[in-house]
Amino acid sequence: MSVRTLPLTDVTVCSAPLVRDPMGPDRATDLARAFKALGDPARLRLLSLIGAHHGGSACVCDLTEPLGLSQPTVSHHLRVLREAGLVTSERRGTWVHYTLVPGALGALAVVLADEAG
Amino acid sequence: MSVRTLPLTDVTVCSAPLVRDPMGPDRATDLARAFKALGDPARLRLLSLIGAHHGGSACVCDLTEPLGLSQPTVSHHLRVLREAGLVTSERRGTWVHYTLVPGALGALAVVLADEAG
DNA sequence: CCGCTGTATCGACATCTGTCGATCCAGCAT
DNA sequence: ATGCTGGATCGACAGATGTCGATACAGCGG
Repeated sequence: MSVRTLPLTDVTVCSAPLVRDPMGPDRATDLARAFKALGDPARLRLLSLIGAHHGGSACVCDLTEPLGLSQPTVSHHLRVLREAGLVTSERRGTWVHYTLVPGALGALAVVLADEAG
Repeated sequence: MSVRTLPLTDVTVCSAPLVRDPMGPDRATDLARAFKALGDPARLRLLSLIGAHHGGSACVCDLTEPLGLSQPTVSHHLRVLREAGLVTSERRGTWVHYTLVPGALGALAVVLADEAG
């Protein structure tokens, strides 16, 4: 390829070549939803608490007191985590158990590791 | 240790044993700050765009147009990313270049992978 | 020096978010 | 059925957030 076929590189213009494709808008919106769910201390502690229980599953009654938040607030955060696809809820008689969705956090970890290059 | 020294385990109470220590409040607050910065589509695209440039560094002039947002809005998002410790900014004459902080995204990836168990 | 261009900051605004008390619903025991 | 307990939903409210236009500031070129 002769140099005449290269695009004009005006030295007065600031531009650098892309070495890979940037993230598209749709994927960014999806991922942002998940990361937004992680963007609150209470929700990070909830995820950690759930995961720290045997089987990666915990009853709501074991999640409210350690956080020092009211029961409606904890319920709200659990709802956010559920709608983000990070946990699932299941009724077992009187109590409701929340469980980490297998691979959900791992998938986000892979995204970050990829973007880190 | 005799069984008499164990805490009372009332079978009518829902409780499961912890298999590891849950995340503490301070660490949760720190991590939430970082994940909150990732919880916006525009900022995810900015990170991806910066990382997609040669050397993991890009000029602001190359970041504004692809996002379809106003220049002040992009500047705001870059500020959030900088204050979260994910990028650094450096003036090169007329233009300002933003660079991914090495290891910052990777550290968050490790956190998620750990919590994923 | 004066103007031009790139970037940051300011002020304003609508929307979203975290929090709580009050209330409602579901399941179990008496 | 009645009551009790665990959990979700509702309504309200203060504060944070995303967005923009207008403006200020910093280099560079004339």
